Amino acid sequence: MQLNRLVSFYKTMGDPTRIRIVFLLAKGPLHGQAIAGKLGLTPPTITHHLNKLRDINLVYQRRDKNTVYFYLNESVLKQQSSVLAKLADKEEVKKMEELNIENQKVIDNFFTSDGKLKNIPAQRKKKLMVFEHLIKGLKMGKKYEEKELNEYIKQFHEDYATIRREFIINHYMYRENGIYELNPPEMWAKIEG
Amino acid sequence: MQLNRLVSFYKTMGDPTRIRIVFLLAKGPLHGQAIAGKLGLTPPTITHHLNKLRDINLVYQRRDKNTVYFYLNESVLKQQSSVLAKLADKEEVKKMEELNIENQKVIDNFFTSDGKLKNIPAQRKKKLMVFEHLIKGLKMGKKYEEKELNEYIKQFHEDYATIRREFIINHYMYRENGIYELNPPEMWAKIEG
DNA sequence: CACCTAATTAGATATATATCAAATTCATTT
DNA sequence: AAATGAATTTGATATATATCTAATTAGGTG
Repeated sequence: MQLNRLVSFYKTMGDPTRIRIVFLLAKGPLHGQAIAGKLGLTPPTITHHLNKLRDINLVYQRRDKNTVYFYLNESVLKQQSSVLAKLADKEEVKKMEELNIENQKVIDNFFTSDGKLKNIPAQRKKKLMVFEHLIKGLKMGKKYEEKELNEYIKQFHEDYATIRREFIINHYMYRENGIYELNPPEMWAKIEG
Repeated sequence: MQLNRLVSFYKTMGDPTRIRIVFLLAKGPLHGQAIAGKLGLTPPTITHHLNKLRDINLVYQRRDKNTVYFYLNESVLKQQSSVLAKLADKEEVKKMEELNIENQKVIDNFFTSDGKLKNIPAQRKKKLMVFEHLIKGLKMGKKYEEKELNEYIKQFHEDYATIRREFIINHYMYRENGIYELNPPEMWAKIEG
């Protein structure tokens, strides 16, 4: 997959404090002060690390009254576990690279050099590749007003309504009371290798 | 597991150049200049990164004439993959921690505060924990003369001969023409959780 | 032995980042 | 509206490290 995503994951995990946070959260959600207490660090330090962990989608948070609970996102762990397992197998590495090249070709074909989408592919597989490319600019866990989402899509293509609808149909996003949010990757319409 | 080992692994993987090297080697061994060429970097830089990758046992090398070929150590990838998978499962996390605590107790019981082994445990499970602790100072892929290995073991205990033999019996190491080398972890006598 | 090629080491530079104290924001409760 | 408690932001400091050039080491070959 995109190396950047991998590198960010490892770079983030490559810190003793963050690993300890991950192990703590692996046993269940905790609030900030609790983490700070257990690790003997100050709240700003914990915030700093939780920001990094959130950047790679490894934690998300929920507010209860006035304290914020942090949760581990298990699906990211599973994904990364599978990448490592594949790396140990030459056949799988080959498949990954082929998929990657194919994907790159499709992106090159359907996007102009300044990043606009020329048109929506008719072939399902290519269409999904294009959508996965489009949603890369959206943040997991963030809530989007319909208007805001439209604006985002318009960067790439006029027909934001169609694309927005496709995002829902293919389970990249879900809508609730007019608010849109990304689904976790394991719910997306799969591109079979 | 020891957090340090994990942190070192992630810290090392958390660099774009090293990830690229890992992907290259995942397709098969390469020599230094080849890697430098493919990545557009200078040989000293490659040496720098290969040192780090070797430190976490992720690559080992073999010399052929006067070029050195670097290989990926797949067993490390598999191990790390499994750690990530377990982290996504609360039950497994609990088991890991319990095993860890138990292990720490045994080590504390059988080693003096300055790191000497008091005696070889009679119970098989404890014995294996002690051996796994002992071999932590040995480098994967390095070839040890019998004399050198004896010296290493003597740091911990007088009776190097017995311990050296136990290393072989329990498949922590193998011997060939009087030269000793570590086996990959998946061959070791297992401590069942 | 002299030469060649590959790899490593040493030293320099530039960049990133973990942590804390102090100040600030934000939501809830009185 | 004021007060409380949790989380975040800001700014400062100290430490680590990726990369390069130049110099060195090590093995192999004529």
